[in-house]
Amino acid sequence: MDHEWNDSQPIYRQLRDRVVAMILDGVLKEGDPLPSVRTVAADYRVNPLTVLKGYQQLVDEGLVESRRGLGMFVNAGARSMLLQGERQKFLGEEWPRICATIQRLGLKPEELLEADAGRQPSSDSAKEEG
Amino acid sequence: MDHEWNDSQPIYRQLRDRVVAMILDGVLKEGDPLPSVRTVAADYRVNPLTVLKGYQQLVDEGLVESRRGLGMFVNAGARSMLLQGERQKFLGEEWPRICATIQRLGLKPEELLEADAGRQPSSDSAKEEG
DNA sequence: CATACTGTTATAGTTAACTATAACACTAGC
DNA sequence: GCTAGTGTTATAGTTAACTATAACAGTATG
Repeated sequence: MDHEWNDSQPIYRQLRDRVVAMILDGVLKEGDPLPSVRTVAADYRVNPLTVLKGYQQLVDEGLVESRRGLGMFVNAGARSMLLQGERQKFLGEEWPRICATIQRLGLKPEELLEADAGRQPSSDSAKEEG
Repeated sequence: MDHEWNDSQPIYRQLRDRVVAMILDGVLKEGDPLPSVRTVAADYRVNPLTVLKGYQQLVDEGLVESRRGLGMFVNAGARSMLLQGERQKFLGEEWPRICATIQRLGLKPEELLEADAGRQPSSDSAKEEG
């Protein structure tokens, strides 16, 4: 696994975001178990409590259910909840700031497209949401 | 002044970013004095040490010069330094993550443009905001 | 000198994030 | 019951961010 932490955000939130990304990408489907707290802690060389804190956030958001002795599982409807909530958050809070930055830096569409090129080879429609 | 802090980033870094934005926007020109540490601390209801920390970051970056007893001043060449450095940082670190998020959320160009509309009357008609 | 601005340092306390270590609680399989 | 997986809680310590309060240091004005 690739684990580099962004110092502009606490680890437990980055962990939360990674799981969210996995759910949105379909890597984790509804009903699937999340990688266990201890496993993640070991793989990422992070304290189990830090992982738990990230996971608890997901529980609080109603995206994940915890079953003692079994594991943490993606709830039904988690993906559509995320598509709705994260979209709103992104468009309402992040995107405006991003646009302001782009304009401030005088970045042109070509530069942005070029920087993005190579990140994703194809533009297939793997996920069609309703 | 409008001062609301983003909890996803320490205040001193947000202060640093605001000054950077002011320099890029031309609100602060080279040679201009920054609003004084104490003034900002009072206006934003923040500890003077927090403001100083943000300002010191700018000094460390060579964007600003501190003159004891006089104030902090925007260095010559600060703006072009910023245009170069911030562009690189944005395109290299932030933009890829942003593109990944946009794709994950399945956001379409129209939605992004619409969300951005009204933020800045770039070159079009005048806005009728009171 | 005194006054009134500037930046800067010192001291000390709170909170959040992260860590190490250990134990407790539950489930499944043998 | 034992073992080996799960999640969870307890205890305690470090560091970074922020705070309050005060003092020190320099510049300009009168």
